[in-house]
Amino acid sequence: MLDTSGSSIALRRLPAAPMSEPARLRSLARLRRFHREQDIYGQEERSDTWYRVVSGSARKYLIRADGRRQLVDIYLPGDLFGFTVHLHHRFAVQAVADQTLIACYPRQSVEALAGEDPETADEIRMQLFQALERLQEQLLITGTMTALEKVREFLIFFHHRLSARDEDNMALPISRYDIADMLGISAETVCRAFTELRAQGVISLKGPRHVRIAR
Amino acid sequence: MLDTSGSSIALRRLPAAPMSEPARLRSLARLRRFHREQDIYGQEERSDTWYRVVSGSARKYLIRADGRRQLVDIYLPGDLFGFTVHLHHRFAVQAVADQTLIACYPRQSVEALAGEDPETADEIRMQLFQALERLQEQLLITGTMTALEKVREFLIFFHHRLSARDEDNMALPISRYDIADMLGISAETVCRAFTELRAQGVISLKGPRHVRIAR
DNA sequence: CGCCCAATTGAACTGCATCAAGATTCGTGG
DNA sequence: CCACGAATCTTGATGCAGTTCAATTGGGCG
Repeated sequence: MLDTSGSSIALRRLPAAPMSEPARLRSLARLRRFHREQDIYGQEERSDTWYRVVSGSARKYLIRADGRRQLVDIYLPGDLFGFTVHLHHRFAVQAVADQTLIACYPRQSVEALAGEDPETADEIRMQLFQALERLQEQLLITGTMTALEKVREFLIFFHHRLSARDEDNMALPISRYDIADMLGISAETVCRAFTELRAQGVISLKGPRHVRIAR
Repeated sequence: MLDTSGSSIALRRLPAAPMSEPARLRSLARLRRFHREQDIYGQEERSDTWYRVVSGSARKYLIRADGRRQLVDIYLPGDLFGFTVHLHHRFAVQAVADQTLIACYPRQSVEALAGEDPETADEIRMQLFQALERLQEQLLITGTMTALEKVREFLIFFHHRLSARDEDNMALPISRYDIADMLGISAETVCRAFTELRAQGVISLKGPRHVRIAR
């Protein structure tokens, strides 16, 4: 059972649609607006809230003792986040840009609702499954051997997430540094990979944040 | 909010105990025995079953077009697995050694049960949270810059998973190759890292699969 | 006891991190 | 609207860490 898409990852369509939020779940939400780099929750903060990106994007990260930053996930509109088995968080999540809109749900209430409303329970389970698959995909990308491959696969994957059925254009909400901290390579290497991919005709750039992926 | 444990990851105790399986959930299980390297489910196989490791361990992996194998998770006793949002799996899971015991649950029945039995719903949500945290931890480890760090943190993490309260000894169920395919580095580099860590006094070895971690 | 796979070590080459210096882009205010 | 400044992005040069190929050792199991 081999993967058949060259050395690249075979991505698969996500199920049907982004699935509209159950009304009873939505009624628990409190909307909050965040500015660029503002923490939605911090490392070690108490975990009594769940969140959903309404618009904008957010990065899940951790700062190590040596000062290095590592990203483990990026949340896009529709994504539910803030789960833990522990009382406190291990990572922080912060808004990437200004005007980021986040829906906040009291954890207790949502879990209670999930217990009696199958629609809500389904939605949460689905979101958990998607988070699992996203992390596995990320692990696959990061586990690749060369930097060029990491960047190429990251771009394909991220493009896939951003545009469910779209053109090959992508407006990257994140920086080269974000990508670097996500893939465990240096920002310079990310740059060189972009340059090389452009030279190979795999991508083309109209400005650093506007990537077109060649079919 | 800095991480305070040197350059290493601060691990946190998992909640209480491995949590005993709800009786109603257990009644849905069918036990199956697998031998070394036998697939529990394959890449692209239909996903209509959930599984739990009863004894032994299992690797979740994918073979790429170039023949390289990548691991994204290792399941230990108590771990529930086999979730997907899709109809078909993307990875395969296989038993690591002979005599691996796996409990198999019809997905439909479990999801139905979760809808009416809060205990089961809790157990599943908890397992999903744990899987998420495991993958994030793995991403953190793999995202590290040097091979020595990757191996050291992997060993600490894996030891933590294997012995909830145990001594510093660990019987590694997996090979150097497994670790390599998990971390995205070559098996030779894993070996050299073991040698170096032993030289540094971070670990000691009584046979290749018996690691003692120095406090 | 011997075979085979796992683990280890060595040597040469290469890709990436790092340090350093420019070049763009974008936001901000004049 | 344009000019400025500060990030962000890009490119260059150098040294080292990790891959690869190759050979040897060691352990576990029949």
